[in-house]
Amino acid sequence: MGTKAFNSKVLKEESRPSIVQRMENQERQKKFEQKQKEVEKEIRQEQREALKQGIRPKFVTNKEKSLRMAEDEWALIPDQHQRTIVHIDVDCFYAQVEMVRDPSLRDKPLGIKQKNLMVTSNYVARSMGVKKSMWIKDAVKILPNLVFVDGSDLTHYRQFSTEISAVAQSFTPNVERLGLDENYVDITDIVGDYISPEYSAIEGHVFGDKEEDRKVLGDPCGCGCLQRLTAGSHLAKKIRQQILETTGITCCAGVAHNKLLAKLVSGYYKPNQQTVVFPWQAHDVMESLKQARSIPGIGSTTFKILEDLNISTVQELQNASLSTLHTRFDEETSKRLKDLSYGIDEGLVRKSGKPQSIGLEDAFKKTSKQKSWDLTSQTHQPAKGRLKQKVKERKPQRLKPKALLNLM
DNA sequence: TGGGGTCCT
DNA sequence: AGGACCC
Repeated sequence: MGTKAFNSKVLKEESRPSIVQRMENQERQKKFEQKQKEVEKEIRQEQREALKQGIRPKFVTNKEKSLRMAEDEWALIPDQHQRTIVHIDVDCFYAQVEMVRDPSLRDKPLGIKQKNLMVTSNYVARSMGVKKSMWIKDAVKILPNLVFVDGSDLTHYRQFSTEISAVAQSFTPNVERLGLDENYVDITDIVGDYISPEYSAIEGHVFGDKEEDRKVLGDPCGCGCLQRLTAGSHLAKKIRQQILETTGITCCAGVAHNKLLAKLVSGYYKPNQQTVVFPWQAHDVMESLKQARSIPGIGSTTFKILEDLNISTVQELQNASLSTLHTRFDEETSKRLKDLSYGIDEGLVRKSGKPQSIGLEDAFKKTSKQKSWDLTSQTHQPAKGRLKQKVKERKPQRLKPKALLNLM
């Protein structure tokens, strides 16, 4: 891969961590570690008490530890930000595809319709007051000369979508597709190649920066996430450029140490921009959401139950006790919900089944009772249709709490 | 607002 | 198979 620099913004002198700041950080780091030891001691004490009373000691996650340290300004546990995740989100996907297929649409206000609904619109239309998705009659009212393309045939969108994922996959196989227009890319394995003085400036936005005066930085954590995420911002830029070159499609990206934050932040500056968020900003990100419903992973049914418990904002969820949640959710989910509200997400990026030539046999077996899936319509890759990818190396281990249980 | 996807039970 | 989540 090329080592040439992109048009990276250079951090202003005064933004670079000075020696004084570094020393300050070290002190904070020391303080932090001290506090951490205290908390862990406390926890061990409680575990012993529990044992004495014949109760099975409660499992204490890193997150809970970090919660107990919350009064500390940097309630962060070192070495828990090891991954680097990029979330890629295509700008108004359907509209862009149509604009690439017919460039004359570029400068016109464009809407993509499916039945009575305009499912998306391009940015020209949006700049004229048309929303993302509206009833067609309403859209026409706002903008009579809105151009419509019918988007009920998804085949082109599918093609572009797999092409986009393929670009990401050319960097690393760890790509998870989410719908047609989103991809999670776990770049942990390759981000090290981009940690160098050449890439020491952050590419694109930092969450919360105001374009001009980007605050930052210093290294409040010290686990290396600052360097990894900075490098990740360059990789994200590179992936986006590659996508643009090979497909003509622009997209946004979010860079973070977990999927949740990467996704939440990827749309923060739109379109065709990218944003990185650091672990110590997790709270700010979560506070920028009002309703807990807008946390990915909290769907309508979960949210209804939460409302029953008088929990509807992110903050309320943060402050809810595990025992309250436990009245309506099982323990795992209760923890999961609290995790989410704090921007904590250990969910792994799961390789999406790129057909990768597994399942040929299955395909032949099933052809007899095939229900008119036209295998012929696919351009390359003969029999890739929709095989239940049962095989799927079950590599990505689900998180197993027991593994963390050693608290000696 | 609906069709298609994945994951979990 | 059904539920819950996502776009």
